[in-house]
Amino acid sequence: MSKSAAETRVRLERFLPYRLSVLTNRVSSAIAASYSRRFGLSIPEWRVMAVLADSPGLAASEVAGRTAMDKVAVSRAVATLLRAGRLTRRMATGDRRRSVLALSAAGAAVYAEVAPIALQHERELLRALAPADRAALQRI
Amino acid sequence: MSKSAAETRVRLERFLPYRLSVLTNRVSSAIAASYSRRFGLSIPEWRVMAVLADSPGLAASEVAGRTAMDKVAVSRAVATLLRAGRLTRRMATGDRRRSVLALSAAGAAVYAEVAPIALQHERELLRALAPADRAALQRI
DNA sequence: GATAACTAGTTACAGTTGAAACTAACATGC
DNA sequence: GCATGTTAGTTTCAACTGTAACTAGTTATC
Repeated sequence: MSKSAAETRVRLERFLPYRLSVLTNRVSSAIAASYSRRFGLSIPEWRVMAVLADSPGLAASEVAGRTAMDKVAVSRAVATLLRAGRLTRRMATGDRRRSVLALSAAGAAVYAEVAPIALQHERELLRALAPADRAALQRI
Repeated sequence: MSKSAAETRVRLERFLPYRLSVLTNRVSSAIAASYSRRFGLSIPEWRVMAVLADSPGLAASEVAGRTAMDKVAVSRAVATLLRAGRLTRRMATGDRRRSVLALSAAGAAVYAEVAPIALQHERELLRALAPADRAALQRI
């Protein structure tokens, strides 16, 4: 079956999972560098801030559910943000395990600065992605 | 400017870099689990094997160039593959720094098994991705 | 109302990763 | 032919990440 042998060669440069991974890595590290440089913010921290800006009062487990992060990552991001004064936490009345998280005034101020930059990144990505993506997803 | 304030809220679930990252993580870890379970192969190792199947005789730095991996990652993947007997390495005549890498017979046999599975993953991804991606990349 | 089972969140540990330092080999200029 | 700089590849170290173990609080069962 020489035909099937020829078909089973993987050209890495055209291999979709590979391309997806390279693209995401480039995008993520570019964005991470920008957040980190200007605000000392990691991507997990940024994600936590974004959901709390949208939905203040969530518990850590709910933040995890909405960010595709595990609870350990959320716990660490929350700890860092609390240390930086960007979050407030109180314990839920009626369930003292549950935390009630929200942006502090300082956190809201940072968010107000970061959000437009994030959206700008997204617009740039949409512009840059269109041709690359068309190539990557030819058959879709 | 209430308009601009409204515009600068980031809905994380719709934020493209976020969605891209979640998608890639899911795809990569599913594939990594499959390679690792069946062949004890990490993704960096698989990438090195794929380029060497395609282009035997590359140096490590050339592998790095073609795989979007840094030279440290290539060095480690090559070391592991050599230990497993899946690669051969000799030093280039005329430049004894440069290595000349190729799959061994055993490595080629593993590659012949992995490649169809990889392509199968890609087909599944193309099927699964189409609707998700249409949503993610609405405006493209 | 005591015990068992479960949930929220944190901590500890081990594996992975990348930047920077390092070693060895080659190239250049004199 | 030897000092200077450059390149290939490896090793080291510190930061990051995920799994598993743990603590504290709650719910269910009897």
